[in-house]
Amino acid sequence: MPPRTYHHPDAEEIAIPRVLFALSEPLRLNMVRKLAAQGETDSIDLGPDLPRSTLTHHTSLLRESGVVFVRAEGRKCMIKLRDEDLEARFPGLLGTVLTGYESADVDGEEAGA
Amino acid sequence: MPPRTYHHPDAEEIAIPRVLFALSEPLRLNMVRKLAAQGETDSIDLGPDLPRSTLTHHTSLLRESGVVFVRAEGRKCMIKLRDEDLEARFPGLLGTVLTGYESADVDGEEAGA
DNA sequence: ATCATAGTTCGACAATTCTCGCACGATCAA
DNA sequence: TTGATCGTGCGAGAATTGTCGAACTATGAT
Repeated sequence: MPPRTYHHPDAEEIAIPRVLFALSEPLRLNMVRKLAAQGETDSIDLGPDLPRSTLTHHTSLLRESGVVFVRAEGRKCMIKLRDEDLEARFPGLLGTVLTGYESADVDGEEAGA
Repeated sequence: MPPRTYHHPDAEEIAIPRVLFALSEPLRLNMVRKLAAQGETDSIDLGPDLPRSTLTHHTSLLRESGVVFVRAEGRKCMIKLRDEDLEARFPGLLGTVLTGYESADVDGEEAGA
């Protein structure tokens, strides 16, 4: 049985509306924030308190929108940001969003990430 | 009878998730694109083919998320981007999104804006 | 082989969001 | 005043999205 594989859009296929939508969800934005701070991360660390199926849902959405790259590692699931692809396609976007997010009213949340 | 008035969030109240959500809709992103190119614009120019109630819906959403400023002028409705507020709060965001949008597969659409 | 763990898929339900017709009030022109 | 135009609010229905339990597969350890 082949290990789990995941489909990822090519860099050129990444579309701004989908990326913005993916980042517009607080839960997912928090996941992206962690990924930016920690680099490649075990999926479960992105939402330890979430039901697994919910976590898969959001991870898949981030993957299909081109925001993250997902890779199976044993039983686990490693996630990393597609920094370079996003930077090539939408220069500055990710940094701007994360910077703006930091300066806002975040950090008080534990319920999602 | 007082002329129509509109509520706008203060600059500090503008939240990134809401802004990203507002911009994640192709219709609205197109409206914002026009506003960036033309400056203050008659609302009807933002969606000449849309039913009025649909146009009001999207305009209100952009306004409530802090992306645009709306002002009544006679019977009409003038819309402009809140460039400065957005720049102050999320430096570079708007420019990055619009630049990335331009470089993508847009322009072929007439059905929304 | 057995068991526990991790992730996926499916299905159902709740919550949002989108679209748009319609009635209404406001504005301007004649 | 009459009539045309514009925006708004309401309401309903469609479509999308979010949440999560349950069953299933794969992996790793005992």
